[in-house]
Amino acid sequence: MTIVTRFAPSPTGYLHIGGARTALFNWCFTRHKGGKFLIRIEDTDKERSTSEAVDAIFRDLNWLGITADEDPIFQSTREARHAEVARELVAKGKAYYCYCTPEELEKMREDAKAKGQSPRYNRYWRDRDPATAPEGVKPVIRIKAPIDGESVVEDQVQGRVVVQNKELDDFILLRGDGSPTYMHAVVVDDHDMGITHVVRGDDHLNNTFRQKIIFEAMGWDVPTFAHIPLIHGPDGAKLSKRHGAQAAGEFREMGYLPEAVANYLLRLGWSHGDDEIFTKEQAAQWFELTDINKGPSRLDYKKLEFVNAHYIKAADNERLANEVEARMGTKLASEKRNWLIAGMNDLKARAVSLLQLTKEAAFYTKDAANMDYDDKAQATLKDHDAHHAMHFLYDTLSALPDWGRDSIEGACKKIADEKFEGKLGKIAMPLRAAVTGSTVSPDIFNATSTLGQKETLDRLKSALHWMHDQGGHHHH
RNA sequence: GUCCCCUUCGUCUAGAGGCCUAGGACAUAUCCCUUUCACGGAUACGACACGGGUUCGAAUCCCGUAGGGGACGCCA
Repeated sequence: MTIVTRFAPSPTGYLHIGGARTALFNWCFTRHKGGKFLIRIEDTDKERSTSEAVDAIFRDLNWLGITADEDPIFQSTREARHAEVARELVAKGKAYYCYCTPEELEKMREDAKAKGQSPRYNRYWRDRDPATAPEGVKPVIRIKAPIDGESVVEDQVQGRVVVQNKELDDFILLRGDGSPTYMHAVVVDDHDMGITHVVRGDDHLNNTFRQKIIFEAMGWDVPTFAHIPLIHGPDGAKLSKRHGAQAAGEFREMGYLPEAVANYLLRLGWSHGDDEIFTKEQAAQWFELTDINKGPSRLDYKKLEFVNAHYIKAADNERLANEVEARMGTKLASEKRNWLIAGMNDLKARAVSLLQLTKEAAFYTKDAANMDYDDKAQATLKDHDAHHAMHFLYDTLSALPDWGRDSIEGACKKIADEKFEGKLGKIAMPLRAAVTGSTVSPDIFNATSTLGQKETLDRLKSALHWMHDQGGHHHH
């Protein structure tokens, strides 16, 4: 049997990070089995579905490298088919028209709750003659759910789950306006699309028993189910606004690489021995539904950062430069862009996110004539020794014939040995402050070598001027 | 309220009755490396929710308890 899976988001908002993982699991499972992976947009809620959300969902799925094997199906285009099946069910005596109004149903639920019972429909119209129906009420179609006995689902993740049929009510298939409910549309579409395996969040586990009733009433094959646990926030509660990011797109904006997000997400609730770092293609080779855990897992940004740092180190310098440039929001002059790319090896070894990378790369894009120094850099430049160091540095470096990294370091060490008792920091720190405007940077000899002799000297000169301006205020 | 599901270090997890003195990863701490901050390397800290069974033997099987989550819509 060729397996067919689907990812079925509803376009009422962004792609949730949990949805992204569900998609990833479906994708990996399908790749592993050599089947077909489909996407279905569940846009039957016309009030809340938007085309912007549809675009955002596809953008984020593409970002993660998840693409379907066929064109996406839009559920809203299939309403006629959903209605047809619902009426067929009525004709077969498996479903019936119900003339209760939403108000009556609301009251029914409240009464049941007041009596301490489950808020369910009381099957008023199940065996009543439609001829007695009130005028002017557009009926809904309800399924005839089994009244006693029990139902069983052999879930690939959760195991054997049994529910007493008395817990299930005659839920609605087709609304008064003729549109299908989620419960009905899902079944009809899953059947028509030939879905063999439904892999989805375990918030749907209860629904499975209802959907199974429809499959069986139509005499259709029931797919295999795998209900994966939800992702929770760091505090263990359901992921919500107060936890920060929930949308896959937000993770992109926070500077996480797609391969890092995919790797991290795949590792949440699924494992293959002790493997931690892997591509989704690699995961697909290993992926089995039975290796998915049953319990929910929490989002841990520290681990995500660790994984992200790994992929940043592995990423192509040109690509990272593009990311940095995009985040800076300005088109860089080619000279600066070249510095950025040349300095990227040192920069990327230190960054856990693209945001941090961008921040730390900023000094490459500054202008010598217009430097700014952060508080610590200012303190470093104001130090008494720094003034001497900078003059020695300027003189030595302007006369340095070889502008290679080691040559620059050698020159600095020589000054340190001769003037500062071998304390390289006395030279390196003012140099760093002057060249980068910060006391924190990658290897400063590599950085100055990358910037070139002229730019380095220009920045030193600029710092010297700044120091003179400051000195005037301080000493007198 | 009713039903369903879940429970191994702080977090993600390995674990299929003896391989478990419970392994790995992140985080944390310390040390090494070092011109800064990182990176990298090393070491340390740290868990089978609780209580009963079954068994020669239980993290693993069974039953309770507690805690957590989910579902009960003419939402999806």
